Amino acid sequence: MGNVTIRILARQLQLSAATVSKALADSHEISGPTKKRVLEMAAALNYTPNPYASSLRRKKSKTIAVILPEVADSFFSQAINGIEAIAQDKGYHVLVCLTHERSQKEQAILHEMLGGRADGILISVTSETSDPACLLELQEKGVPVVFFDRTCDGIDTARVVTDDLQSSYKATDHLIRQGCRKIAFLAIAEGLSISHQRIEGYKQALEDGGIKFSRENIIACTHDAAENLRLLKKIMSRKDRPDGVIASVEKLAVPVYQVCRELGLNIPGDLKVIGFSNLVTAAFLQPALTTVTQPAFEMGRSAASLLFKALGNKNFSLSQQVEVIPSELQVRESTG
Amino acid sequence: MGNVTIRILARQLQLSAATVSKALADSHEISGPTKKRVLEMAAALNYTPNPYASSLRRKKSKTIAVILPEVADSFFSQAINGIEAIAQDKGYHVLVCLTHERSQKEQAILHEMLGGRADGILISVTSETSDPACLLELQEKGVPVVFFDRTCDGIDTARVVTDDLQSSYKATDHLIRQGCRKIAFLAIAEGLSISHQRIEGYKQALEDGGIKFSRENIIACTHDAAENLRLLKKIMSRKDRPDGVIASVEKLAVPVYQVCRELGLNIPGDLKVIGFSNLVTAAFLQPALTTVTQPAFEMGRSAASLLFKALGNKNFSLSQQVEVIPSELQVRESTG
DNA sequence: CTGAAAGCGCTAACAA
DNA sequence: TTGTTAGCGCTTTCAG
Repeated sequence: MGNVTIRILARQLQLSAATVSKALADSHEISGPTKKRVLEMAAALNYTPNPYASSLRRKKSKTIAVILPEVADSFFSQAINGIEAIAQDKGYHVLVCLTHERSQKEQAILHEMLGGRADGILISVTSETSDPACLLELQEKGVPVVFFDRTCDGIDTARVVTDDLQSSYKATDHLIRQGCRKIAFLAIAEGLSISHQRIEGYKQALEDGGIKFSRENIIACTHDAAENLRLLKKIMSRKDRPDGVIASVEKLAVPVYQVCRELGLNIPGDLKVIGFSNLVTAAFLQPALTTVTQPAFEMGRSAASLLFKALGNKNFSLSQQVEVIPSELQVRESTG
Repeated sequence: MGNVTIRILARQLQLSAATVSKALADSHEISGPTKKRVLEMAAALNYTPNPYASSLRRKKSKTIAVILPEVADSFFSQAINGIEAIAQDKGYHVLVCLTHERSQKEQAILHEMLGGRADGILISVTSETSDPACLLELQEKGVPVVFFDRTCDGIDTARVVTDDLQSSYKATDHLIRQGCRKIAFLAIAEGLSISHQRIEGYKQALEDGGIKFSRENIIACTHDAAENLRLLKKIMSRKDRPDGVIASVEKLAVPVYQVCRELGLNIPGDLKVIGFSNLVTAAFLQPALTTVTQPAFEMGRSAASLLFKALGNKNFSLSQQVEVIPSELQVRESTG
């Protein structure tokens, strides 16, 4: 690790460590000339502060943790980009922690955070329903927590989400208007708030469209891609297969195309498809995919901004803060 | 930040801080019963160690930094997944730092790393040619550096790359066999090693195919997407426009489709397209995109593994280590 | 405006 | 097997 310390600088300059420290922090207590000398020497010796010494002393890490299920699809990638942009701007670092959709892993990570590794937390929870105990603890310790996209009940803090219910309603409604009568809804873990909201929107649209809701049209997918393919294949092979499908998270959209291709089903002829998705390629798919496009980058930015407001101002309360960033229904050929 | 310290534990247990520390580390110096007592008390008080105190003392951070241009496309996303998987396994944390393709930002980040924020570095350099001075410094300070995908000359350390030259050769050769005579090569900054290699493969294939290389067929793209679109549009509007195109990085592939659609050009009729890409959607594009598929996840894993070998064993030398993970040419309709 | 001293929480010698 | 002591590098009173 680093070796040019503040003490070494001080010795070279015939100053005290305290003075050097203050000069480097551009404190008003230090005279212009001294600051200049210090800065020059620091540059000359290629001094770089030890961030951990500073963190230990000040009890803040200048780091935020982003806790995510995974970073394989466009949604989270774009979100990370948004988050990092803001963090960099604020002089913060971003620790990316992946839970791989395991709440146990999530617990472990959060518990670790109790040690003070990060000053604030951005989290999109696991699809295995998550008990907010650890998050509450963090909150009590003064570590602000902001949810984005996938939230978790039982804790009062800021959330940045899309209009899940409405966009799901719009998607379902669109399919109904296009003539679908039997619409499958591909969901991940139902315990999840976004699932809940999206399913609710789906139900309401069905009701308003005069179609009876049937439990078996909610397809519970997992995070095992191969498993999902099998499941989809089974459903699409049935005689009374759906005539419309909503993939409620990004990674469930492409498998639908895959299965249709394998089974020789035509989209949109045999099956109309809508995906919640940020795929830049959506418009170029065969056929072009109708999507509910989530503003991933914006959500990341927005969540990070809220977090930094809390970090910058102890009086700023994240309580009850809910930012709803609207998704957009982009109609394309797959529902034509 | 955390508050239950080792001292508090010690006091509760009527032990010394040192003993508690050792017990928590499962040291052989400590008796079974004592360990048990300590562990129980730690659990009871919900103790979490302060990582920064530990880092400061031990001079290691248990953190690696992943320095990337951005994390918007599938390649880097998948790579991060691979890296994180390994890191988590080793009990390390992953700091993700984005350079936004700016070498200046990259310099700043690397310079900061000199302070010891991370024990090791995984980097995919900026497309603005990068001077390895900072990396050399880090290396001298004992911070191992591993390149993945985009490397940088002038420093002897491990690299994990794909067979850029060969895969580019194969791609070009494929286009020639499909009848292309005027093949555009969409490149990002030529200074970049991967560009260089890929261009070289392109050149060799042209030569072997009896086609004269022409400088103007190398299209220097930027990281400004809008700019790239304009550029492509201009080129594809010309009377003597190319009959084949190779998008040498992922994000240049979709724009080609976009421009062709706008200009009413048919792929593959008017233009055959190959992209270096990991898009899961490649096979479902209209038309399905012929790709050079890079093993992004594998590359991430592999680079991380090398880094941890170096981290785990001071005698393990990264010098000259080059791991070439082959890409695969997947022929689809866009070159039919 | 500058410096001395204390200490953040943890760990590693070294003693006992 | 356990405890004492010192100190990682930095920042922050408080005194000069």
